[in-house]
Amino acid sequence: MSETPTIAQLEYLLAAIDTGSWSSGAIEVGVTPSAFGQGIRELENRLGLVLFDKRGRTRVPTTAAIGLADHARRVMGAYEGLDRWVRQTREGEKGAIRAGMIDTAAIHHFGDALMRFRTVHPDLDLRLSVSPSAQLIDELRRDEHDVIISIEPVDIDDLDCTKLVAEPVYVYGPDGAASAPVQSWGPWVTFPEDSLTRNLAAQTLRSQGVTFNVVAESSQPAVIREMVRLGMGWTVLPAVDAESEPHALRRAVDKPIATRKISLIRLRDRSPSLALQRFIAMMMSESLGDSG
Amino acid sequence: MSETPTIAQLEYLLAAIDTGSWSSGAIEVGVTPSAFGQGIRELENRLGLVLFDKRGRTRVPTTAAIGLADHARRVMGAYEGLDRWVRQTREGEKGAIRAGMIDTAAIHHFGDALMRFRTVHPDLDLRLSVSPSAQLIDELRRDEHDVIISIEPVDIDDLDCTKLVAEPVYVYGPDGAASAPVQSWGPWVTFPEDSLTRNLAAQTLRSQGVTFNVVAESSQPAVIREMVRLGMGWTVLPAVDAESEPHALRRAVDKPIATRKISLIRLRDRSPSLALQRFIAMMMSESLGDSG
DNA sequence: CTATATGCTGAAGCAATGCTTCAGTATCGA
DNA sequence: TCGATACTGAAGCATTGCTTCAGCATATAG
Repeated sequence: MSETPTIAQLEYLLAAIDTGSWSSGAIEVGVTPSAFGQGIRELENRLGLVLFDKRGRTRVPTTAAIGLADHARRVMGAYEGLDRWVRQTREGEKGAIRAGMIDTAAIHHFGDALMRFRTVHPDLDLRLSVSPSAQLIDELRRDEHDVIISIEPVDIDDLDCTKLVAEPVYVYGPDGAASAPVQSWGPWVTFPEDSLTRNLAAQTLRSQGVTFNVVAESSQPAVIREMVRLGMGWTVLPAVDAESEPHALRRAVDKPIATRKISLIRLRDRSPSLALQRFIAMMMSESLGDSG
Repeated sequence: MSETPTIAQLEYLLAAIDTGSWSSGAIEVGVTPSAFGQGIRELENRLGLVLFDKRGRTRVPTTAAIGLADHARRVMGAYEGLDRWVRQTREGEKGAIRAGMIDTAAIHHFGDALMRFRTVHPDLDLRLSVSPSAQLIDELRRDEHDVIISIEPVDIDDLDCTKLVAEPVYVYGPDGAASAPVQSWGPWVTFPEDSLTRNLAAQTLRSQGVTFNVVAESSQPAVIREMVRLGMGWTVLPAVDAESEPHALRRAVDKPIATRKISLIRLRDRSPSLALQRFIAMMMSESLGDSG
């Protein structure tokens, strides 16, 4: 003998009160009168309340039943709210997506896709946070994002990476020093120390015998570009950051010195919600168009 | 395979999320880990949502689970509200009492008891409506009151009557006509046509050969008393209504010409809530003191 | 006033549910 | 590598809640 009422029992109660009799209530909820009566009786036992009185051959609700019905309706309301949410979530019309992106991705590569996603799925609660790759990856590992689009790190044991864009990076120098010899390149203006792009540049340049001495740092590509333009030093940047007007920089050499992989990264073994699946699909389709 | 989640399943979900793991959740709700896992799994099946992901040997909630938990908490809240209400109702500390009383009862006989009831049971929602007996009885039959205290009607097949007060009624005449002979009594100022007290008076007087011709009506005893005092006619009233100061009337004869029964009346075959039982008990104990 | 329909009751039987136990597997930490 | 921890899954069992069916009391029609 359980102590708490069942959802079904509350439905019986409401059906009985709303339709005015047990038999009609039984029809409403789709069970036999016998089962209905058993259910009501069981509800009375569990609650320790008399809910119906005999009145001739019909049963009329007591005031206790009327009062209880108020609460039962509230329970059913919350219950139906849950059900609605479930249905919407299952169909991907609702649900939160916690996405992280590096600035380049958010602005240059997936800006359009983000706008499109918002218009196509206005009900989806997309929360986007733009940060440098290293920070995003830390946050992803702390489960603060469902997905991030960032530079793909080296150590990806626990991550699920899908390459979206292969972005070439170029060397840029101050205006006058356009086509200086490789050995004269530097000093460097670049991203902070934990930056993946900086590390990629440093590694590549050092392997070519270039000294990678940093004289200025910023996490903002626009700031880096401006410092280079003003003559503070050289840098390694993707074309979208360095060559946008006004004040486009000129490449030291035409060919890229490296390629950084911008990837969609998720924690391994986490099942995406349908909302997230749609988000991912849209970002991936965008990247196809982007690179094509 | 039912489609809707169980209350227990929602409890499992919340326990899992709140405690951070299934095993600790299982301890919280008091079942074996196996049962707990089966419950969560069944919940996932019913909703068609993935609620937990493997993360090593532990299970972490998906964003869907977090969102669902919000709704589950709302359901559980409503559910606990219902539970609280049930407990209070069972213990008679809450619950509505729809009481009807005739004015005499509400003011003279049970005024003190009503005040006492309110102070003793401040949580009980006592709604009192004061009307003439005939109206109260109609309303009681339409189930608009849980209990009424009124003149006991003649036809009480479907009613459950308990006599509280036997109230003698006296004949009162205009000031000068104090001890006139019975045959000279009248004309009469009395209650409206459907009044039980009026009918009781009419019947008794006619049986004594007195013409019961009515020249003025009011449902308010104070109004009747005033009209009699001003010389409009004679009346039959209980002492409390006719002889209260100022402007007390004088009885035509010392002995009452009839006695009206003020009774506690309920619909037959209706079980009183505990709150109502307490109300009835207090009114009955008052009537003992009143008549003693 | 009988005959029939209606509304609820209660026993018997049955299928589904949800629990326990117990024997696993996978993971983590020492 | 070993034991502890966290979950899984099969087997078994008690409970629950349903259906069917027979029955009773009440209302209604003839």
